[in-house]
Amino acid sequence: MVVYPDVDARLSDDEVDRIFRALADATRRDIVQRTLIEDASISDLAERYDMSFAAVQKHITVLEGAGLVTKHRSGRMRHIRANAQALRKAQGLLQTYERIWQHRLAQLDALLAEE
Amino acid sequence: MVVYPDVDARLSDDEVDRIFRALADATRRDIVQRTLIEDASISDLAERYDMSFAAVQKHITVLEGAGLVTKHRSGRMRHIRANAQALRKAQGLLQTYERIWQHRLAQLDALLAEE
DNA sequence: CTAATATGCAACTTAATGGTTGTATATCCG
DNA sequence: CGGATATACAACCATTAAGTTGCATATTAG
Repeated sequence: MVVYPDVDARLSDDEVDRIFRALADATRRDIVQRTLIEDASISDLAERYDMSFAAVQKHITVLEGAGLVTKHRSGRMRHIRANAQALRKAQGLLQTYERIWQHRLAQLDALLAEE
Repeated sequence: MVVYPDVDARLSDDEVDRIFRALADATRRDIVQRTLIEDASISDLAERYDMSFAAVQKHITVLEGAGLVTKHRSGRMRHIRANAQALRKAQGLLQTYERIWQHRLAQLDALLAEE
């Protein structure tokens, strides 16, 4: 298993808020998924969704604010690319919760074994 | 590694929206964490946060709507308990993203190896 | 140069969120 | 029974979110 050090180190509440908030929208999740596979321009993305160009731009701004994507200039275009690191931060938090849960189960088991 | 079958099977956009939305608030994440460790009544939880009882009630309603916690009646009290299954759904999605990312990296490696 | 393309951004509307207070109801204790 | 406790829920308010249109700017193509 590959270990990513410090995946959830010094994560502020605001930062986590922004990451989960950004992921709480199907269009934005789709943008993340597509740009994980391959970079895309804003126009590329805007074509795919049933909303205005400006609306897609706003979604990208939200994702960028959460660190989930980055923009790279290339002439008059901006290439959007997902940032796996930010995704790992969210995953790291959920794994922490999972561990807490497993710990609770282990304690319950221990309690039952005592009796 | 323990495998949870169907962790992200038939997850509707709305369901995922609600899970991530619910996690996008520090108070709600704290409620999840506390009730993963141990059940708590609404009053127990309300004591801990600097907001009204009703506000905490609302946060719990949001978590319940996302399936992240369940309520269990006990006399005049309601015990709140986190539901690890819903957390795993979110984790499953993020793992899917991670796999997409790894696949992209593998393809880039392959491309470089060819040259 | 000019037209077309790609993006940025402001102003506006509508709906959802997160908080409040107030009131009602149910349960427990003495 | 009657008071205290635990919860539910409605109404309201302020802020943010998500969409729109319209206009400005930068770059590329011919």
